[in-house]
Amino acid sequence: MTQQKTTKAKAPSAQPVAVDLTAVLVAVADGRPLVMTIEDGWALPSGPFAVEHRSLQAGLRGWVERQTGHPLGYVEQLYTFADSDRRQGVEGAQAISISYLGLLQAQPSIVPLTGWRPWYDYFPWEDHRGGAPQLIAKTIAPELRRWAKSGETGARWNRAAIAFGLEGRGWNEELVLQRYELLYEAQLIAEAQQASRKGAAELGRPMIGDHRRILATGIARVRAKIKYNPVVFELMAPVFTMLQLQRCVEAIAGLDVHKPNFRRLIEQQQLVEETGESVTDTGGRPARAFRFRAAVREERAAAGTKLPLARS
Amino acid sequence: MTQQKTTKAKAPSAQPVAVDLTAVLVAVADGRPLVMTIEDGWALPSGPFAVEHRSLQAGLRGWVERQTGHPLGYVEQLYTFADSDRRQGVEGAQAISISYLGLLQAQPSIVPLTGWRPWYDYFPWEDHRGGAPQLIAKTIAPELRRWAKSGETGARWNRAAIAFGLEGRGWNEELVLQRYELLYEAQLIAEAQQASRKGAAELGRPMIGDHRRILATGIARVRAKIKYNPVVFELMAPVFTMLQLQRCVEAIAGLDVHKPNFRRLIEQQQLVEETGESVTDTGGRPARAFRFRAAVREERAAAGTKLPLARS
DNA sequence: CCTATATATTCTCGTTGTGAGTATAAAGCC
DNA sequence: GGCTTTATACTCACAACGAGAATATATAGG
Repeated sequence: MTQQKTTKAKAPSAQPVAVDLTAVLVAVADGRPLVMTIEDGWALPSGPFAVEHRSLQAGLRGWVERQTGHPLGYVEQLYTFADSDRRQGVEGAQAISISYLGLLQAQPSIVPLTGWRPWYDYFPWEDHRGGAPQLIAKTIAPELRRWAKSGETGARWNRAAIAFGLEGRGWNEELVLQRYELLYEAQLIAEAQQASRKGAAELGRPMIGDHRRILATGIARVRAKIKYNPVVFELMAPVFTMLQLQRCVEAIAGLDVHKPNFRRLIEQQQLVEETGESVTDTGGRPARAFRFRAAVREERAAAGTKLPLARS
Repeated sequence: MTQQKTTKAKAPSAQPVAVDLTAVLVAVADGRPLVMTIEDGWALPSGPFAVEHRSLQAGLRGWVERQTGHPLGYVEQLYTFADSDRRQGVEGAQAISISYLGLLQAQPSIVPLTGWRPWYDYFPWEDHRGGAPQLIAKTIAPELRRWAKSGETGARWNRAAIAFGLEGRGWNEELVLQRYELLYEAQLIAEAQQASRKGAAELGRPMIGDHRRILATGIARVRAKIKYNPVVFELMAPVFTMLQLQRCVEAIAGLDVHKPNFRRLIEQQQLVEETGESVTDTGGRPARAFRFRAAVREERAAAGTKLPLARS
């Protein structure tokens, strides 16, 4: 013990640090995945962690409700990072951000400059419903190849090919963050400094600081989690049809799903039960209405759920 | 923008917070999973995040090398939490811990009171190699049942049964944290206040503050990660036999694995290549020596690896 | 040398999971 | 009624996987 204390005494001592809480709030409406933004789409809801907050989550909930007027439901922690770029030069004041993911049902926002935005506005290359977006073949791949050539080994191109599913490799929808960081590194993205270069404008709407990176982390997490944990239901209205559920999953994953197989998997796992009613919506045979089986939540929270989004 | 700033002005303002970095360092030796401890097994390596640290990871590496003398290899972030219990009463000084997981090859420690300890000393109920430990049926299950009865609904017992695989449910080796928190809630664990109650002594070695909770988080993470990411190799010597690799996986997972199937999966995925040599170890037919295929690391880091530890 | 024993490695088999396509049902619309 | 549209059910082939049996190659001991 004494040994340890002496060792510690020589070392850097405790110094206060500014801590920010940042929220990635996700909802889905009309088959479009949405993220809550403030400042007219330029930032995620966030604010400093303060003494009167009883916990990190409590602080986050406070900020979100204050800034957006929306109460939070399901919340989980995402990642913590030191803002290396953002607050540089603020004179010895280290700053870290603790980010959280929240899943909600979309409700129109009242606060001005605050509201839901389609997340594919920020990541246009991430939506592969109906096939890979042209943007990848037309802009991203050539630009990345140029960038790769300016490096020494073939490592850069290899990374790019894996991340974007180039050269016959399959698309892995979970690599959202890797793709963003690759584009950042290649300076193809507005947030990277010299980004007045060609192409930056096409590559998605920018955000302040590292908020777009945080959003990428959030998208990656939802996409991963949705496969083994019944969190999709946090995004759904209490009653829904199979197709609505499927569209929601497809929106999140950015991938198309085989309809009969989707149904089979959901029913096999007994995630839902029929309400007995049916919905006459868009023409065609009426769909049965389902609700989530509440009993499943606690069991599956641990045990896991499967959705047909496996690697190819 | 202006809108937001006014809103923020009314709200809690930025206040400095003490930030701690804590490391869960894992190694495996002789089929025993180990964790690096300081203070004679009572604490994990940790120290405050300070201004001179260029990044969170850099700060962590500094602390670990200072306290243990071991250089760090693979590191990933675990979780960030506010120390609700630990520093209570330090007069308005909020404190948060950012925890990291590191994987190493075990090397004897020189620093006194510092060294590797079997992690099952801290979590004796987690080792299911050779069947579920008696401890669960003899002590944990009855105590939890008593605790459950003192609650109103059946929810408590249901949670306990899921977490510990009671009543014919299968054991899920990833629920390390849920199990620890359940035992904590039921006050069966030394760290919980009134824990001079019967049974606490059997339920693993305690640690200071919430270090055992952090360790539980780390174990859960390695157990999950090992299944889809080739991180096992961080724990292995450069050359190894199939059985050594299998024992390592079994040690981490706390489960037995079917030998032929383990081999099949590893070879199918081309994770390893033969060195050409063979090892004459413990009697019996000599085993071929393998090494990890380096090319796999970057590919699989993204794509994923499989180990035969699927749910039953 | 031969046998027992121990571990390594390969094979086989039955079950389940899953991708993909096809067939049938029930509504509205003309 | 026939056509279109969506919902729901069924089929089939193949890959993945758990479990056990069979075979190979070493050491130890009589």
